[in-house]
Amino acid sequence: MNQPTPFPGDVTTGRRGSRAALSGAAAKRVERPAPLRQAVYEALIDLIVNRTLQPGQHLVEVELAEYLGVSRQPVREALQRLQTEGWVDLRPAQGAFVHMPTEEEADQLLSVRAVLETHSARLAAERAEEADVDHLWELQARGQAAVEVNDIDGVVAANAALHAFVTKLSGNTVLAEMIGMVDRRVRWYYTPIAGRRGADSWIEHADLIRAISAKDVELAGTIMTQHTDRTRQAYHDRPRGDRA
Amino acid sequence: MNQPTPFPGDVTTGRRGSRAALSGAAAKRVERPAPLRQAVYEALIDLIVNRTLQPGQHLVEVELAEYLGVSRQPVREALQRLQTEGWVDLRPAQGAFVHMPTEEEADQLLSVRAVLETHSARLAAERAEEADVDHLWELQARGQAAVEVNDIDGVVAANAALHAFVTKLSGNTVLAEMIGMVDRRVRWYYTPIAGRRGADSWIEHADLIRAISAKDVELAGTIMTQHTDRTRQAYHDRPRGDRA
DNA sequence: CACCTGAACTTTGCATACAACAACCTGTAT
DNA sequence: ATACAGGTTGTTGTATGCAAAGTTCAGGTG
Repeated sequence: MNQPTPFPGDVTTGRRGSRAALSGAAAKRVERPAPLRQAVYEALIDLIVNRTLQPGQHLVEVELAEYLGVSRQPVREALQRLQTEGWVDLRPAQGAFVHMPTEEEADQLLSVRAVLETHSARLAAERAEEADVDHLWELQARGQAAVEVNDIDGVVAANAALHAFVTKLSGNTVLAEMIGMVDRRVRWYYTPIAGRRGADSWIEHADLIRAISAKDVELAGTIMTQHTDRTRQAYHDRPRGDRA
Repeated sequence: MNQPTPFPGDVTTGRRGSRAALSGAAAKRVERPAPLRQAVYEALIDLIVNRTLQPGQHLVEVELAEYLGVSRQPVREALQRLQTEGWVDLRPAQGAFVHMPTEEEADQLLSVRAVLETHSARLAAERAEEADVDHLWELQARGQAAVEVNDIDGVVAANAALHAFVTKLSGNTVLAEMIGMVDRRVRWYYTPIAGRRGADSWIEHADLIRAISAKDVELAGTIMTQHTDRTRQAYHDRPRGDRA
């Protein structure tokens, strides 16, 4: 693999390069049909999260390909992405293995998530408008209702929606993306206890919304820190059988 | 793409699967030769960082492949990874474009980095041993020396080394990985002003090390926050010509 | 002259093919 | 019986081929 030569297509490579470069973000955002690899990527995450593919399991490309009805190619490309997001480990010349979450790693993830969510709560408190607060209360009510009828899935969904909305309110898309990724992994690690600490959680949410509504940045941050730390505690205190 | 069928290779797929799954992390870590795609991946980051491939430029797979002396395949796989790490944008049916950093995004990245680094500083203060502190002082001295002889590259390198070591001290590898990724992107975004605010920066570093040495978690966090915020300011205050 | 239309060309996305490598298994020697 | 060697099988890594989608440009039309 050489290196010195000054890449041929330098500044204005071909016709697309120049045009696309200049138009930049303003380029027409036509909805294109998602490539197959995208579907494969999503399907694999699903298979991993719902434990069809178990931690440590060796993923043989042709098997996945046949199972999903595609060729190895899109599978390989999806696996690349899955690796950088921490779902699988790619061992050279050996292939992909579903990532094995350790106690330690799960805790580190929760720790990072706590910090990121706290930051997002502070930013949200700075920027939230009245309409946003209204929407937050709406989500809160939905979660509360789900708790009362013991609808676990509903609780989890509402919880995710609320956190996602706070994240969105932060206005920091980079932060939002990171939280999204960390969140999915965290949820995978301790799926079993999701929704366990239902009621308390929603009282804390109400406090958080009040803080955001009052634009009290410090308070919002503090509440979120406590909130996420408690989830972390719930993870540590969970019964042995629930552990990954 | 079907979905219902219970993935065939279920628990113990093939011979490798079972063994590797059970042995887990204890598996022999033989050094395998890195695949080509790895080299391609690194080469591309390099080409992007050093501006051979300019932001917004359309990356044609065959051109990259020929340039690097490989086929399209490894290039495509490398591009997948580069996308999830934010170096390129993959538009369906149109290909890869070098990511175009906006003012806003750069700021958001700096904001996230500040939070992550602060967290890492706090953790480092909790865990640092004497030997670690010694090493920190050594790195500090190296940076200080580089500042005095106006060795920009030396300053940048020492700076990176110091931050990396603090990150390592935090003991949170998930956090470390994230910081690493964010850091590389940040550095790319504002390469031009790297090393600009040399001297001040190193005074702040000394304060940080003292706080870590004293195991003063709060102080270490505060100093790191201020430190990173100042870099952020430097970014905003930089002369117009330096902007991306 | 601006705008639309369609054909030529380019590039991606996916599938297939093949070589290199790793794990496994069998048979033999000790 | 155990340890080792060599063949065998299975899987990955890379290259190539082909169809579909996208872009450009020429020429016609209002």
